[in-house]
Formats: sequence, C-alpha cells, structure tokens
Amino acid sequence: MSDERTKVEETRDEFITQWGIMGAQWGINRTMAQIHALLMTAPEVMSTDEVMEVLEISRGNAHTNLKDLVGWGLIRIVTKKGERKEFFEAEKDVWEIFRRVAQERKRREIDPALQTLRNCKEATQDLTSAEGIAFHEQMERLEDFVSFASKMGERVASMQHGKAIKLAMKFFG
Amino acid sequence: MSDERTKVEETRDEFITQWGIMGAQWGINRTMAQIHALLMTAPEVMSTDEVMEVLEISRGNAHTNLKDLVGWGLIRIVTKKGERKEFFEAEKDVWEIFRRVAQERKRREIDPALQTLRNCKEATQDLTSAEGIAFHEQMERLEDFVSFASKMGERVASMQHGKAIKLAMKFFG
DNA sequence: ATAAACTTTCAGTAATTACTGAAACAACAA
DNA sequence: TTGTTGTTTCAGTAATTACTGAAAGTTTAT
Repeated sequence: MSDERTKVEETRDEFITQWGIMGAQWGINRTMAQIHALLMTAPEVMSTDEVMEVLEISRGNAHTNLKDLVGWGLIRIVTKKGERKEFFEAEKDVWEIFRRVAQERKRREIDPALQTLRNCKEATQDLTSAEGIAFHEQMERLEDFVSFASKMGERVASMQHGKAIKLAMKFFG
Repeated sequence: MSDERTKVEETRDEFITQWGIMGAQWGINRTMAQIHALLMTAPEVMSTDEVMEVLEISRGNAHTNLKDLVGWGLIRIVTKKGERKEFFEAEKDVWEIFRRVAQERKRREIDPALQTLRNCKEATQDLTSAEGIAFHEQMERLEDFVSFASKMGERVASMQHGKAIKLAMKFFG
C-alpha cells in the first residue's frame, strides 16, 4: 500500500484548494478560507509560522487572515504553557461553524442592507405618483422578505443541533 | 413640495448603490447587482442603451451583465412588436427572486462543493492512522451537513410562497 | 447585393483586492 | 539594559477581476 501520510496530505490539499475556491465564490478571501480549511483538518493546533509554511504565504498575509478568522469566531487562539507563541485551533463542529457564519453575515451584511431598505421605503412613503408608489411598494416587499428570512435564520442558528435536526425532520421528513 | 421625480430618483440611486455593495459582499459582480436593482425598480422594460446611460457603463459591460442576469433567471428578454431591439424586464416577485438565486447557487456552487467533499471522504475511507480517520470523519460530517442543508434549501425553494409562509408560521410563530 | 439596426466578442486597460517583506512594536528573560 | 522571541502594521507590488471601446458578426429591410 502507498503511504497513508501521503494520501491524507494529498486529499487535504485538494480540500484546502476547493474550500478556497468556494469561499471566493461567496465573497470570502481565498486565503482566509484556505487557512480555515487547513485548521479544520489539523490534528493539532498550529502556529502562524506553521500556517505560513504549509500554505506558502507571507507572515503579514497569514497574520491578517488568522485574526479575521478569529473575528468571525471560526478559530480561536490557544496558548501553550511555557510557550510564548500563539497557536490557533478551529471550531470543528459543523453546526457551530454554520451558526457563527450565519450570525456574522447577519450582523455585518444583512442588518446594514435592511437599514438601507427601510430608508428607501420611508423616504418614498408620501409620494403620490404611480412611479413613486411602485418603488415604495417594491422596497416594502424586499424589506419584509429580508427581515423575515433574517429572523428565520437567527432562530435556526440559535438552536441546538439536535433540536434543529428534529425540527427539520418533523417538517420535511 | 420638492419634485417627486427627483425624490424617487435619488432614493433609487441609493438603492442601486447599496444593492451593488451587498452583491459584491456575496460574490456577485457589482455591476450585475446594480443592473438587477435598476431593473427591479424600473416601471418599464429597458434597453441595453438605457441601462448604459443610467449607470454610465460601456456597451460591453452592460451586455455581459445583462446576459449573466438572464442566465441567473433574474431578468428576461422582452421584444416589442415592430422593434428590432431587445428589452429587459426583471422578475419583481421577491419569493421568486429568492428561489432563482437559491437554485442557481446550488447548481453552480453547492453541488460541485459536495462532489469535492465526497471525493475527499471516499479517498480516505480505508486509512487506518488516527490522522487519516480524523480527516475522513471531518469530511463526512461536512458532507452530511452540506448535503442536508442543500436538500432543505431545495425543498423550501420549490414551495409556493404561501405554503412557505404557512410552514414558517407553524414552526416559528 | 447594400445598408441599417442591433448584438456579440475581445484585446487592451483600469480598478480593485490581496500579498509581501521589512520595519516598528511589545513582552519577557538574562 | 540588551537580546530574544514573537506580534502587528503598512508602503509598495503583484494578482485578479472588471470594464471599455472598437471591430466583427448577425439579422432584417430595401
């Protein structure tokens, strides 16, 4: 049989590459997604230098993206006693990853977008022309939908995994 | 009172700008999102030249993004009798917009990602080292989750708006 | 055929976003 | 205080992505 270590590393590289591509498609920095993939599949915590070495990226790049990942709540800083260095460890529970991403995207992107929709709705509420009314109504429909979807997402993301599965089964089983 | 037309146009510009920014954050070309916002709030169908003029973009840019939007099913081509030109009209129903986006993202991005996860899972299924097993199991958990979420999304996106609302109320009301 | 109206493509360029590497900074130890 | 280890910042550069404008292509009318 061929070396197990090689097999894992090859497959892991493939995963890291693809996770990076997928991240990019969803508006996440490719390197950030790659570091996330790397740490999600790391058997041990990793230092900045190790991340730099494996992904062949600069210190600045590694640092920025590690800190961003911490900001998203997807990895955390771990310190080893006796060691001065910071190490990083990823959240590996898939449901927890989903929750964090959902919460952060809501906070960073959905809520501001909702604010804009509300502004646009309110700014046009007294208009009387057909065009003004049509615009106002479209903003209202958008706001209603985004607001509703956002609340649903929040609700789901705040559930325990087991509860969510049960709920899903009940509705869609 | 100040001119209604001005008020609508100002507010519409704000909406177009913000929709563009939001699109970019979610991995959608800014111009494409702006054209979408423009057409979603257009009282009438618009020609390529009109889109070019309002957004102050080139013919090539307008053309590419209009065709991409058609590919996403978010706008459609309309022809007026007697006219040779193509006009464009956006889907304005918010639920329908959501369905189209969900379906396309699934097809373009989720399904390929799932394929990768399956590959990675299968490639490592016979490994016996602790590291190999851990990797395999992480791939499995990711695949299970993404696959499940994808099916849920598909299910929701295939529902009629009214049904979806009822369902949501029943579970979350 | 020829022309007019419109659509599509694409090489070159601009704008944006991401990355590097080195310097500045901070914390601790000898 | 000086040296060592590690973190953070950021100006300059590279890579990527998006856009322009003109030319080529297509369709229909005359």
